[in-house]
Amino acid sequence: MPELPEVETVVRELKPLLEGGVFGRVILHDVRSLKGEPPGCLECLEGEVVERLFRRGKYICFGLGGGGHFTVHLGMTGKLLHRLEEKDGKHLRVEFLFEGGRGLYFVDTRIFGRLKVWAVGEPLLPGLGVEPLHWRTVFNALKGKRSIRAVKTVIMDQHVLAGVGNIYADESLFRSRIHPETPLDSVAVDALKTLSLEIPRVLKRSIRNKGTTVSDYRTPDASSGRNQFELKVYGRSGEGCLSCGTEILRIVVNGRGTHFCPSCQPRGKGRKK
DNA sequence: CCTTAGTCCTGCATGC
DNA sequence: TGCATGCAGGACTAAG
Repeated sequence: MPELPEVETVVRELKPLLEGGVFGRVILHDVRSLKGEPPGCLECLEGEVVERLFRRGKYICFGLGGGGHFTVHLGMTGKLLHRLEEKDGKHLRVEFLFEGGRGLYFVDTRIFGRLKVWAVGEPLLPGLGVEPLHWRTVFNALKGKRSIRAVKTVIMDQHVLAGVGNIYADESLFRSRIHPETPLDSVAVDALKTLSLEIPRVLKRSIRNKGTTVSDYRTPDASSGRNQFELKVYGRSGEGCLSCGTEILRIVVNGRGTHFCPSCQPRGKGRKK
């Protein structure tokens, strides 16, 4: 599922192809990708210059010449491709033709993705949390909070940290040796510091690897990422911990499948005394 | 402030 | 083989 590193990879690859380009015809094949936005809202993209392509959290953001914005959230299975293969046709939801003949295709099997056009002057993505790529920023976002919520729930909360999803939450908690259900305000400062260091490390490693492909995620040229080979706990329940051999467990936290090593991440470890 | 459950969706795995 | 069932989950919403 596309989280920060996957979205960053998509943006980096599309940037040289799209920046400076001009939207031509936009063909909406399935209104459900708009998630309730007006069915004609993509028409206003036609003729707009893509001044800047950037990422914010898990959102792909188009800064438009007219001053507005266009955002794409990939949801679970969304892909932005510049080459369309035959098998993608079935789940092609939106087609963007660019002046000069280039095409951009939004393919999304489960239709959890969402596209949105933002008016000039409208605050973009209000309430979204901080970018978690520097340890100080992460630490500052977490340290002041007096919350009894599970630490995993907090780091996945997009209003706190923008871009951390299920895979990287589990991976960074494992590397920090913190049990995912530890209440945030019970995590000792040292452990919180470790976590604040591990989150950016895990994300940056995955960016270098062009993201984690476990099922649907693909880069814009339809190739897979390589970060799945770096995963220590995600998707490994029932297998041995790569650090100590103990069986990796799967529990549900905040409604998400959560993978952890009960020996390396025992309840109470790194807790405040 | 917090939690849980439901919603959206389809592909895949399981069971008979 | 085929049909029914259940599960996965990011973001959002409603209810408690």
